[in-house]
Amino acid sequence: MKPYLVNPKLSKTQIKTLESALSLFVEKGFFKTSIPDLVEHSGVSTGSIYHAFKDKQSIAESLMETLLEQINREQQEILANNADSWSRFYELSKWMINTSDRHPQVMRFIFNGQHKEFMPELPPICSSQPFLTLRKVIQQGMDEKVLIKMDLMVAASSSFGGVMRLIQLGLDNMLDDPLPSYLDSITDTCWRSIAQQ
Amino acid sequence: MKPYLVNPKLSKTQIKTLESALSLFVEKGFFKTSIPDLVEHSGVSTGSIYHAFKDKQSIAESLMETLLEQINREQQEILANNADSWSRFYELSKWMINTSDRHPQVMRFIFNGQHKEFMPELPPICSSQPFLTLRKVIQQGMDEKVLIKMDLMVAASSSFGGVMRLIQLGLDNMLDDPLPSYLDSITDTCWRSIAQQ
DNA sequence: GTCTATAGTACGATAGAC
DNA sequence: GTCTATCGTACTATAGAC
Repeated sequence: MKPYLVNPKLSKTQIKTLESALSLFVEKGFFKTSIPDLVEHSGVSTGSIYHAFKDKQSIAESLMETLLEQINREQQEILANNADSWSRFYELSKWMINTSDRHPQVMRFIFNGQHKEFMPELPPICSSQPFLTLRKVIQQGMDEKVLIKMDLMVAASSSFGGVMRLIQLGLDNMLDDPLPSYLDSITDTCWRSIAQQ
Repeated sequence: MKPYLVNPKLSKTQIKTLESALSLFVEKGFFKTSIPDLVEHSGVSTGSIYHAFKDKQSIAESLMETLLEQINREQQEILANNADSWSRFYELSKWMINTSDRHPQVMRFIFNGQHKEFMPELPPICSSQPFLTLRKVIQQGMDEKVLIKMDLMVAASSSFGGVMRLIQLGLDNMLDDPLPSYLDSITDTCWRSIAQQ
């Protein structure tokens, strides 16, 4: 698995720690990953980890923040290259599906419902910028009369929610074929639920 | 919140422990809930808890097993009273939505993606009987030509997946109105994605 | 900024009386 | 079957040399 984290604001130590944290938090979970585990996996010593981060929880918070920023950048690039709401829906779904295929830990960490458990004061993931962006694309479709006018949360659940559900099944190894092979059928199907015919 | 757990096979001590476990595991998470926390919340002593359960993990496993059995019973009753796939889809969705409204801890525990973290050897929730039942209803609709023939996982993600996504948004307090008020619009919308027109 | 060594704590689980 | 008291462990976080 190629590294996914890139952020010039972060030191070498921080990046190494965050990369190990991503692997271990997804593999074993936050609470079952000890600082000694992180030390062994990253090659960074306890002292350096605590020099770079206030405590264990703030490692998770930094990781989340870094991932959300990076995801947001990639989403904005997709929006810049696609104007209508269907293309945006399709390309954003494609990005999520391909990222789940190539960097499953990233999507597993983001989709893991239990962030509140170890980052109590962080707002829920569904109110973060990347999820707002998904809903804005649906709102755009409704404004342009391409989509049936309905409650935004209902429309977003039925469209992107369906795509995300399939991704979660893929991450749980419940699918026979690789996730990207489902791209066209899942986007067609989910879009049909909200499209003006 | 009324008690939800009923199981004649379980002792009074076991029920009290499991009820406290449900509250605390959902509120604070499995790992942040200590045995002393359970003792205080349930009024059952450490010794009695360890007499009734092998260890902390097996409390969570018993809880999951009990909930899944109970959910399965309620689903089977719905199937017995509804024969066609649309009614079954609608009534099963209604049950999930109403249960999320009346017993949010139950659905939060079931939908919490991170069971693997504290119950490593349990199969993923999406392969449990209640989730199989949902997929069987979709398969039935495709067999009866009421639904468009497509990959079962795609169809299930787009239909029940959309409903479950809205439920999760409700559990995260992202909805303006009470979850049950969305029942008709979310079931209509999600069903449209897979229905023969 | 990096390291090793360790302090301090809180927990899971058990022992053993009733 | 229930309880209190406690053992042993493993962890987070810090101290302090380089």
